[in-house]
Amino acid sequence: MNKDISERLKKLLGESIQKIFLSQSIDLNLMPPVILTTPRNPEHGHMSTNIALQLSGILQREPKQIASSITEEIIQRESEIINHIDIAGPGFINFYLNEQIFYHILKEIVLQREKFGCSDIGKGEKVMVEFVSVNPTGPLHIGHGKCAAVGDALTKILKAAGYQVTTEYYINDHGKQVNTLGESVLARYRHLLGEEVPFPENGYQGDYIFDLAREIIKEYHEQFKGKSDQSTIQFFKDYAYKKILQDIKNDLTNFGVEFDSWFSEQSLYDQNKVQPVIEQLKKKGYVYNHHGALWLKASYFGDEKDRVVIRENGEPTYLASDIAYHDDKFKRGFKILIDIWGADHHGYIQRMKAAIDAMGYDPESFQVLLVQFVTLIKEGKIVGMSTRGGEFIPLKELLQEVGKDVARYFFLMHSHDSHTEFDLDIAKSQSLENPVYYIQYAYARICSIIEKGKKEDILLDLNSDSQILFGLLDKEEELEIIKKLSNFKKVIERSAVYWKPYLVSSYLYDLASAFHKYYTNYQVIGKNRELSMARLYLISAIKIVLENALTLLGVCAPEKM
RNA sequence: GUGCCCGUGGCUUAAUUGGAUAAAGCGACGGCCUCCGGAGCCGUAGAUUGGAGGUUCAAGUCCUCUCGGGCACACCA
Repeated sequence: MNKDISERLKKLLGESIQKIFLSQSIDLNLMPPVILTTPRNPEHGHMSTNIALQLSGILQREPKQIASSITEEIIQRESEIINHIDIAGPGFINFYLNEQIFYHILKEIVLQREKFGCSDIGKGEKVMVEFVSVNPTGPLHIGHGKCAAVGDALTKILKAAGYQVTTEYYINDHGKQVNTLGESVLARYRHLLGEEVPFPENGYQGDYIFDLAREIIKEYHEQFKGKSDQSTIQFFKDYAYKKILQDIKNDLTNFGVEFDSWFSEQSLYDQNKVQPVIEQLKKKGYVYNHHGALWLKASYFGDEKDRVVIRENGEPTYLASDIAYHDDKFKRGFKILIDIWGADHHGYIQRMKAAIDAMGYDPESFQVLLVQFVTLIKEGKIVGMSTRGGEFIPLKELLQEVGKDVARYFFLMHSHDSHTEFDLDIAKSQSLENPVYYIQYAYARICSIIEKGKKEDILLDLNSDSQILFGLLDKEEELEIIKKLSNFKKVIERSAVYWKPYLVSSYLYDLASAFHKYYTNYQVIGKNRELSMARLYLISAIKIVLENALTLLGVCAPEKM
């Protein structure tokens, strides 16, 4: 519902309740916050509050009795926006608003266009969303695709809600994993040149390792034959991870995901940012020496056990880099850090929170969004996807099969917290089973109706609503649609506050559905010119909201399909 | 074994963060094209929300226990 109106109602309710409190001389601090909801059942009014139920314990009175006291008070103060008030069920107060309010909202949507739905609840707070951050040791698979879609949509939603958001990809270009990558490629290089050398333990098995080796042969020929020294490995490592990273970047671009910055783990060492942070923690007494290694007192901050930050051999662990990295994020001025991780990393959260706590930052300002796994269903069967075993579906392949829009929507249509079952056959079908088409079809239909209007010389000037007779939009379905449209801002806010991008997806589906129903029951362009104009105005507003919502998800709004 | 996440019609999921009669899609069955795009619309059947207690005006949602499933438990990243 429109924010001004719900604020106005909340204020009214607050004042009325205050008066009751004073008359019974009850401490005003006991007053709970007023919560207004937009009921899904139309019989429960346009807006509703449960405040009387909440107050019954405090005031020691029957909820219904309290509700009627509040209602009486409100009726005396406000008659402009409220049509009438009902007290229903155990003591809910249901408001029915004046229809003019809805027409006003409709105008607002059309006036604000692409800005409609935006709010300022984020108050410009600096947020960093770090996501994907896949090791540059292999290509992106569909699981990463889900993280990418969730992170990207969440970022857009947070921005719409008034946060100042920066996205970042953390590149693990330091440490054992990329070394193993270098060794794996080198081994394949030498195999291809006919040498018999052992393949590294836990080496990377995929075909792309051979591809990289072939590339190097093509470019450098037999230059590294017989070599296995540090600088050769270093060369293979750099060559391989840079190529793979480029490949990852390309995949993300094709998926519609762009990062504001790419942060190298190695740069933390090059700029000597790791040691000082560890030193600092040591001074605070949160890092101690044990058996030659340095340990973080993670258990003191709620983790299961203490964790090594500097190994016995003097090498920092991944955690050490990560501590320095997150310290750096805070030092760059970010107030909220959101990391999006695959669910398999959940055991790492407590340890990271402990580190942040130890550094003196509020552990609550660091939040991890866990994205559950994706299982791909092909011809009714589950296709496995473990990175370790080398059996995974590359994101690239999925994009070729179903396209960006379908892939993104499928990743975003359910809670990121629940497993995604990605049914390839449904995703590929351009049919009613596919929710993406259902939504896009609604948009295309609207465009087509507007085109028809133009042909029949019924042209709508969206910059001026003076010739629109809003009163003609009096059908129940029409008011229902306007109500839904007006909810959009709330949906974005909730989606931003609870970090649930899928709320936007289900909203979209619901709105598309309302339009399809309306379309079947009513003719937009008809004999009556005024009515046609008014309805065109309505569907133009739907078009705007559909487009705004699709944009948040990174899904296209096609005018023709 | 310990910790985290998840159990909702046959299947995939919702449920305004504790609210009113648990809502959609798929699948099944039955209807709707002289008409703006049928990639659509309408209807019927299908649920004791894994189970047992508890908290309160109110529990799918919170607490305890229990049973199933997933994941994690490195001086890997």
